[in-house]
Amino acid sequence: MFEVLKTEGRARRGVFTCPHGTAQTPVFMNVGTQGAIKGAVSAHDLREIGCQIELSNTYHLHLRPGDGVVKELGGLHRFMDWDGPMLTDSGGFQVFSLSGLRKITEEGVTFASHIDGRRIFMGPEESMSIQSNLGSDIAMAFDECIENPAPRDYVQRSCDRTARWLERCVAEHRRLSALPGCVNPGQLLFGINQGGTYPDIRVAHMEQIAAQPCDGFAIGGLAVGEPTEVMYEIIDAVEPHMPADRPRYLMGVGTPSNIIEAVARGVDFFDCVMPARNARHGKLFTWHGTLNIKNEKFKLDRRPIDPDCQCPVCRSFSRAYLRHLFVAGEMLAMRLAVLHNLYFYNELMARIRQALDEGRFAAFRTEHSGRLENVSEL
RNA sequence: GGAGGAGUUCCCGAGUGGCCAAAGGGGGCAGACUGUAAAUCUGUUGCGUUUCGCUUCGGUGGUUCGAAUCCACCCUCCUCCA
Repeated sequence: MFEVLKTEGRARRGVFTCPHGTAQTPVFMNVGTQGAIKGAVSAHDLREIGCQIELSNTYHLHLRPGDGVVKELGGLHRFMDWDGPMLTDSGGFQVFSLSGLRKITEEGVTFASHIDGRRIFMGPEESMSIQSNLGSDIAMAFDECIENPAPRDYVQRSCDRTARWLERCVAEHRRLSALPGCVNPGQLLFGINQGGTYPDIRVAHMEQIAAQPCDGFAIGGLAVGEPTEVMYEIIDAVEPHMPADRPRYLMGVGTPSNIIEAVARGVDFFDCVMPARNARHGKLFTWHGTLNIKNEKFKLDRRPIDPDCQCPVCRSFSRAYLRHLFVAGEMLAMRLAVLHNLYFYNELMARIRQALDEGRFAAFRTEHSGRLENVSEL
């Protein structure tokens, strides 16, 4: 299921196996919240750009089209025609991002639907049931993603509740997976660590959830307002308490440098909306730094986005053309930009893995960390 | 030829004596974005030696302490009548 092939310092090179195949780690999961990567990118496109794991969202698919509909149509894999590994987020992030529209109790969370205001209740059992219906390979435990900063006593109480929720998730996940007609009986379950920016709460919570029979563990609640250095300190504090034989997933992170730094601290899985969202907004990643393709300086630039990129976009189109598409508001602008940025992220992970394979990750880190976000001079 | 109406900053368009370098859109320029309520949001958009000065509301001249706003003439455009 998960095998660490090699380590360099605390960084790990591994292989992850689930019902729909394997993934080489460290891995970046490509975010398709509603069963599609925003920007007119399909699951077929994901194969072209090196995606190993697709990620979708429980809350959003529960609202539309409804997890019952997805189950009836054969599960999310068949629905969106993605036959590779897939992770579903539990809805815990929406407890954070829809904070103005929800109420939390011991039982779970009541949301006002962001679509029509209708009340939606989601607790550990509901989240597990939805993810079971979607049939993803990895279900995430239902947690509360706490904002940073947050008062210590609130964080403590929230973490205690998230730990209790995990026990309920484990039990319900086990029960659902054994039912006849289960879409994906081999579905795995990952637990989620919380604790805000309090290292002692983080560690205690991690030890608590590590006792549960989860297939992997995630660090949640980071990159939600705290300084980057604090995020690294929390990872440093928590990582030694994460089971070494199971994958570690840093949720929602991050910039290329965030990822390199987290790999150096022992993290295996990542996901982030940044490459896709930035792409839709015209900010593109390259091996020489970022560029805003909408800038006037690219008006007559015949070069590809990144001369060192082999992606389908860079093989065919000029910066001048991309800029034109953005300025003209063509849908193709977003599609091409998203394809490029996701290719870049997947390629970033491939180069990290290669560096680990060849025992030169430290050099790779020195060369790239803290630089890939700078504005490109090219 | 006659009767009305209109000309405002890159564009559209508000403004009818001082609080106007001039609302609001659009366009332009730039920035933000970290388990996606985001094809979104923010800033900026006359010039300068920038708590102040200069130029600017079709043109010219005038009234006034003060004019995009009032007056005269001229130019251009639109509608209707001949």
